[in-house]
Amino acid sequence: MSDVGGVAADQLRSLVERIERLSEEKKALADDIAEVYSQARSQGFDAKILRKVIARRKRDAAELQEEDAIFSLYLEALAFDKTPLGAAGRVAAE
Amino acid sequence: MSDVGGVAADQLRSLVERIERLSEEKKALADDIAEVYSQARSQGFDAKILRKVIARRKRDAAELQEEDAIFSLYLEALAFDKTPLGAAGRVAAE
Amino acid sequence: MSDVGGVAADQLRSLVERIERLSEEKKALADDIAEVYSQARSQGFDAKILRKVIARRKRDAAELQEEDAIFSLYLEALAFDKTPLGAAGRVAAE
Amino acid sequence: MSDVGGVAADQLRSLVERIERLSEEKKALADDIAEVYSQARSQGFDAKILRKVIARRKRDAAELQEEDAIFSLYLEALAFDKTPLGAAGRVAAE
DNA sequence: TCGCCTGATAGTTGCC
DNA sequence: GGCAACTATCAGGCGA
Repeated sequence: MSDVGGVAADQLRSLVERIERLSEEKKALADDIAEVYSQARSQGFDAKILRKVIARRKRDAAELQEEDAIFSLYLEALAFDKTPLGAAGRVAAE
Repeated sequence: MSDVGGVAADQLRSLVERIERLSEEKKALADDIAEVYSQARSQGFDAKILRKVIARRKRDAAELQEEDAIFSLYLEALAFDKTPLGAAGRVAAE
Repeated sequence: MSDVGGVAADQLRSLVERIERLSEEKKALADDIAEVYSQARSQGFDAKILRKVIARRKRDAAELQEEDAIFSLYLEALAFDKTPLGAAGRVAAE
Repeated sequence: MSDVGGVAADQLRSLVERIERLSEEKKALADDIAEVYSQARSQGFDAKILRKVIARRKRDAAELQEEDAIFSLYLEALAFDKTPLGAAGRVAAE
């Protein structure tokens, strides 16, 4: 019997080792990324801005359309800009 | 009519303002806490350890007995060292 | 002598209690905020979007101008769309 | 000339793409890890405890002795248990 | 109802 | 030593 204190030790060990292995690889990639940022900096780029660009591209890639529709609606309701008619038009389209 | 694009603007504005007000107070408290940590540091205390002490007290207040039991069990199953009983003792004592 | 094991116990206790007290108040405020979101939901608002609106207002309030200048520059360099001037305008407006 | 608005577009694009590529791989690994936790759960393991075990193994690998020493000291100073003399004895041993 | 997923928070680390 | 970014953990909402 492989149980130790009621725990299937072999299964547990396997799970732990897989997680630790994957975590190491993940850590290695994080280091690689840091290295690229380091290179960027040495080429004169601003790493902080670079991060923003990448974050922006990621957000842009994602689909925010439906959310944005409601979002805009709320913003407009708050008189976030001075053109509420734009909002009315979009609402009418619903 | 207070609706703007189908949204009850007044209600919305009220909600947003209440949340923002509460958030500011919350932020002020967070700053106060940071200030206390700062004082602690100037009195020679190690803020990192202090955080651990407080987190521990919080956890102790809650129930973590059962968790620890399973925890010890898992650690033993992994035969983390060659004196499993000693390990269990140390874990329980932590 | 108030030292216990070389630690000024009274000072430490005072610090810990102040932090715990402030943390409780902070927690109470967090609960208040959650309550407002709950009310919002019962009034038909989408809490998720509401959070986004508030986050957006917060970001807007902060100063992103200088960063945005470089940001736009980078975006244009990436030819993020085929109307770089339009892109720059949109970014600046964000 | 490859500059766009004073930015070396080719270099920038290369950097961005490398980072995005590495980030995707990193994300994939994070998903793999989540999958292992999922399997663990389906085998009856408590994922939360499992995380603690792994974190513990990681910390054990590192050095945390000194921290623990101060930590215990602080806890004792707070009279966390009802045997302060035991604490004094341990301190005297230092 | 349970597990997933996102957003919030706390802790850690590295830079300045 | 403070600050800011990143990571990890946690909780609450959401959907199957």
